Amino acid sequence: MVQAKLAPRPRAEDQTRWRILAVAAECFAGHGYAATSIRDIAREVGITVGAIYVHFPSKDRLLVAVYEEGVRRIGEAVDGAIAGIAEPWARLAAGMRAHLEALLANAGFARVIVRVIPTDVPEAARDLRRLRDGYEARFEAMIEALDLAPDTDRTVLRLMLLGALNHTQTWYKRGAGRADAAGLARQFVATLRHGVARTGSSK
Amino acid sequence: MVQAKLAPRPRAEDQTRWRILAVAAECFAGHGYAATSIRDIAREVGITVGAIYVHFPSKDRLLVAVYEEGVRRIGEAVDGAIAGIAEPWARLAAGMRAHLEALLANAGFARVIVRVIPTDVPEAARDLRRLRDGYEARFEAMIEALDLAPDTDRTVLRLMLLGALNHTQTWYKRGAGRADAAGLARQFVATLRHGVARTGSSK
DNA sequence: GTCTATAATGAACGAACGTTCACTCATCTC
DNA sequence: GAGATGAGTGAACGTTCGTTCATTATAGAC
Repeated sequence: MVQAKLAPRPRAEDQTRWRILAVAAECFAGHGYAATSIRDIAREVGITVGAIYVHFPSKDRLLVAVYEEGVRRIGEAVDGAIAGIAEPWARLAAGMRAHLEALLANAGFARVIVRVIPTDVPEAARDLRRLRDGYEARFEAMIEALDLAPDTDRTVLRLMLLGALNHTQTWYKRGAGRADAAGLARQFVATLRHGVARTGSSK
Repeated sequence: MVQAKLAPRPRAEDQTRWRILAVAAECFAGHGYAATSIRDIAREVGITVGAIYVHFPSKDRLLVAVYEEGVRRIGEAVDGAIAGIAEPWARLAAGMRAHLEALLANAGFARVIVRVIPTDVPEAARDLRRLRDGYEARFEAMIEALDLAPDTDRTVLRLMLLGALNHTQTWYKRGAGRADAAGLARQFVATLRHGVARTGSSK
């Protein structure tokens, strides 16, 4: 059928859509894509499986929608954190801190980006890759602005940095006496910048 | 199709068991635990599903067996690489290089340890956690021996290091013009040791 | 008061899942 | 040869998977 020429928006009742997205984000981030079933999500939301297909055409499109929202949220968090900071190292530190805070705040939308690898879902791999790259480009730019030793491979540095950041999800336990997101970001950036060797040790 | 029936088999070989383990390692490392079915493994090995249950009582015990072999292999690789090296930083560099080489050589046994998170499989989480910790203790010891700046949190350093190492599996493409495992390990350890900031920049 | 469009249900579809089991077959022991 | 052993088969088990669909409920538009 042809789309209604004048589609009135009587009730912005896509509240259900948002609840599905939020629950799906938690499930995908918590147990992975393959281990999460449509029925798991429906049960958690409190609707039937059919209702999910009213809002999303398939499981992998639902994942892409979750990914999009996750990238949007963490991207905005990082953008907001680095806005107005000019000094390159301070910018990077602020960006890393915002990334860590989003990840460790246990928000499914952020964690799903780290947890679900694009190649896990072949039907959606292209979209997931594009979304990930779009987000990570921020760190590429932040690293580009740094004044580095001449022989530094910036690509390796970026991947090393993201690896350290995203690995936190595997081991970090909130309130476990460890440093918080801000403290972690501070130590990460200090390490990358100056190293951890005792000053004066042989080069 | 069928093996030579007349060929004498003097010893009941557990060759099949090893083939199952190897194929399972590749599958679990490539697509994850939940996305790999017993039938996938059986098809790849060239046997029936029932034959797998002759050698392993369940899917999660098969995973544990793969994990054990993976930890044994990468552990021996690291032990061999650092044997005879006394200087702490050189030891760490050698260990990181061996870890990376095992990971990037595309060996399923090594990759599965990084890919499959213990909490993914509740029935086996305890065993997987124990095996992982046993392996990672090597890096804990190597880091303990380093002469570091007084305010350095060694735990955070270890997790940062492992994050950088294991994240390579996500992005590294063999022969893609990028540095090889040895080159990556060299840059990783140089970064951790002295940082990447241009010498003389403000502290 | 109809008409239309959409949200949601509940049951069903075929396929795939992990697991079990009676059975065949080759080998080894006596 | 008789019996035991253990690897491997092939079919089936009950369950869960992603997805579909006819139907009902609701609410603005005419």
